[in-house]
Formats: sequence, structure tokens, C-alpha cells
Amino acid sequence: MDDGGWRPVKRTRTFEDVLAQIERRIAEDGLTAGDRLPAERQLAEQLGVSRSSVREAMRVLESLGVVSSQVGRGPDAGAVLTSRPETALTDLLRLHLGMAGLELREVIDARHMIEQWAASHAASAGAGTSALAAALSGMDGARTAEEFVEHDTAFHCAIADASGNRLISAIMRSLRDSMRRYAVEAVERLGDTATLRAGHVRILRAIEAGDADGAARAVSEHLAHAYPSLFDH
Amino acid sequence: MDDGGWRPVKRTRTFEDVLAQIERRIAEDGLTAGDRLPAERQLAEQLGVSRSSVREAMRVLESLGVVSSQVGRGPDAGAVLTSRPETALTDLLRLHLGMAGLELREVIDARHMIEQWAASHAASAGAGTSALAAALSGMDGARTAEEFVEHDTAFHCAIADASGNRLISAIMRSLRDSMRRYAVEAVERLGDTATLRAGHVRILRAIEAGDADGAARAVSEHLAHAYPSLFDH
DNA sequence: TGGTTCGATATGGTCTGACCATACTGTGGT
DNA sequence: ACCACAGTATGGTCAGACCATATCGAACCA
Repeated sequence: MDDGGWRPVKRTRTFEDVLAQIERRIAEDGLTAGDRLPAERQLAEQLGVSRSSVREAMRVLESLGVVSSQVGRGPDAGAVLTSRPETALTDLLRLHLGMAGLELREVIDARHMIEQWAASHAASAGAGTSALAAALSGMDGARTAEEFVEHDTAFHCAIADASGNRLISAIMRSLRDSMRRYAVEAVERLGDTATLRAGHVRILRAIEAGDADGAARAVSEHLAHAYPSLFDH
Repeated sequence: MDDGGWRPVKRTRTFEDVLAQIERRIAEDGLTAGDRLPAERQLAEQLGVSRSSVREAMRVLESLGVVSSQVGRGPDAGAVLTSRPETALTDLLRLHLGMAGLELREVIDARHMIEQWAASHAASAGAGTSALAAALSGMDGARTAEEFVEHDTAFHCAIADASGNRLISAIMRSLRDSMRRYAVEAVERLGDTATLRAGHVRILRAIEAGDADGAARAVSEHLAHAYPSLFDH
């Protein structure tokens, strides 16, 4: 055991260095959505690494919804900073749900929390009622379970949007998107969409009336009806 | 405008195909955390693509907390499925906060929502009080703002953990980690940690007493005291 | 028999250099 | 003023090489 001659070995992978450098540059230069990053080849030369490593870093940033790459030439080409947490969150949740690393119950509880919060905030602030009403009226034409879920998602996301908090909105939308498959199954199993529609109407009425507690309660009952097996507690 | 001769061009990038194939394999074979993926070279040959494309797909999966790569040889080497949504969420939030794609206010509101929810659930279920008490007692030794924030984070995450929902726990931990910098600033600006400690005690007491509404109120007041400028509404 | 040493091997990590498809840029001709 | 076309910068992909690491296994020694 000769520890005496120990010297710091390379522990971070090259692409992680690149990530750190890019993140540092974003922070120091105050880059925001819309700004362009240097081209891959240029960045590779600047940082003294291969283009492969730069590309792997780009893939990470892209998967986290921070950059978007466009081919070709011109002002819009190259790696452009974006702010799309939704897509990243959706992928993340979908993959972890698929691997059974998360259970449906946990996702639905999170939805429950967000919708209650958003509905009572919307009721207190008296905001977003027109968007909600629009989403509600759009549901009448839905014939298949898929169509119904599509409009249902729009309505529930409109509740979250009414909160004005982009992070919570993004989480809500990702939760819905990642569990779309299960939502369709739930609607098909339930058969009856009339009660679900009625639940939406009650939520909207409570928000319009500025009744925060009533809105939260309506959300709760609506979800309990849609997923009865998960609300045994 | 000659649209007549349109033919299906390649729209999806190769590494996205690889991602889809891997996701399909996870779903069909029922792979879960701990299972191994084929080696990069092998996967490349199976799918008829280059190793670079497989590697870019791996980087994405790794950044989303779905796989973890180990070098070397043996049963634990290679790409192993994992379930680490926290790390991915933390990176995602930190990057978006850094680019000003999200505002601190939104992150703190989300924290507020989660902690209220978790505290009232913990109070109703009477769960997690011992972990909370342990986290609370650990705070007494904190001298610097950094140390205080460290223990503060542990306490607040313990509240989320008490909910038993891994997704909400992961979101909470990521929110805290990504705003650690701002939390330290807030504590330094505030100076007084005694009131913050007292707030923790009130939260714990309410949870121990099974007082869900009281716990939610205590959380609310605690956060309002810590970030007064963000609670003007 | 048991342990140790050391080469073979499988894995991810990195680099180089090439080629392709795309989309703008600028030039030159009409 | 318009249009056609070559030039060029960009990301996307590939092939092949080499390195570092960690295990495996056989040969070797005690």
C-alpha cells in the first residue's frame, strides 16, 4: 500500500468539464434564453477538447431543456439557449414511471397537491377564469377517451397556468403528459364522462366565486372520482 | 412552390432513435433499477448505428437520472439502470435559475406549496416526527450561515420525506439544492436565526399534535419570515 | 491446497479526421 | 430589381484508433 506517491487523478469526465465551463459562462456573461452559444468546433478549440466531448455536453444541456440545436447557417443556427423545463420534466417522469422507479400513486398525489394549490390561488386572485371557461367548452366535442383526456389535460393545465408560476405550470404539464396513458385507461374504465365534466364545472364555479376552499374541495372530489382506487386512505 | 415532390426526409436524429429503442426495451422487458444495459459497442452493432450515437443517447439517459455508467469489467460495469430523479431535477432547476428562465419567486412559491402539503399530511398521518426532531436538534451547533442552511435544508426535506412520496421528496430536495446560494444570502441578510429556529419548533409541535391546519400555517409564517420581500402580496 | 502475480479482456472515455445534409450568404448574370 | 448558383458555416453521423480502469483467469509459487 504505497499511498505516499498519490497524485490527483482525473476524476471528472471531459464532457462534465465542458458542462461546467458552459454553465460558468452562462452565469458570468448573464446569458439568457435566445442567446447563442459558440459553435461546437469553436467551443472544442477554445476549451482544448474534442468535438465529441462538446457534443456530449450539448446533449445533456438539450435533454435538460436549456439549449436547442439548429443546423444550417445564419443567426438562428447553432446552439441557442432556451428555457423549456417542461419537455425535460416530461421525459424524466415518463422514463422513471416506465422503469417503475416511481409509482402512479405518487404522480397523482403530486397532481392533487398542485391542482389544489393552483385552484385556491386562482380563486383568491380571481384570475384565469376566461381561459378555464374556454378549455371547458372545448370538451363538449370529445368523443373518444383519447380526445376527452386531451381536453381534460388542457383544462387542468389551465388551472395551473392561472397561478402564474411557470415552474408549477411546467411540473403540472409534465405530470399530465407522462401519465397520459394511464389517464386514458382511467377514463375508459370509468365509462362515464358526465360526472367528470360536472366536476370541472364545479371547480370553475368555485374559482369564479372566489371560493378558495370550495375550489380545493372540488378538485379533491374530482380526482377522487377519477382515480377511486388511489384514494382509499 | 413545388410541394408535389415531397418525400419523407429524416427528421429524427440517430441518437433519438437509440433513445426510443432503449426506452422500448425497458418497457417491453420490464427492466428496473439495477438491471444492466448492453455495452455501448454491442448496442451500436445491434441497432446498426455508430458508437457515438449510442453514447449521446447514454448521456441523455444519464442526465435524466435513468442510467449510471461504470467503467471496467464485471457484473457492475457498463450502463446500469438507476432511479435518481433528484440529481436530474437539481441540475435542471439550477440551470434554469442561472439563466433567469425561472425566477426565485417561483421556486419559493413551489417550496411553499410542497411544504404546506407535506406538513399537513405529516400531521394527519402522525409520521416522521422522530426524523424531524433529530434534524431539529442537529441545528443547534450551526455557527455560519452555510452550516445553518445545511441543517435547515435537512429539516425541511425531512418534512417532505415524511409524506412518503418520493416524487415530491425529490422535487423538494432539488428545489432546496438549486436555491442553496440564495438561502445563504437570505440567512445572512436576516442575521437572526433564533426566529427561524423557533419557526421550526412550531412546525414540529403542530405536526406532533396532529394539527394539520396549524402545521400549514406555521410553515407559511416561517417562510414569510425568511423571505419577507417575496410575500408582499 | 492456497495465495499471488501478471497478462488477457471487456468496459467506458476520449480523440482525430472525415463525410453528409442543411440553410444562409454573397456574387454574378439577367 | 430579380434570380440562379457556388461558397461556407453549422450540426449530425460515422469509422477507427488509443487510453484508463476493473475484472477474470491462468500460471506460478509457497
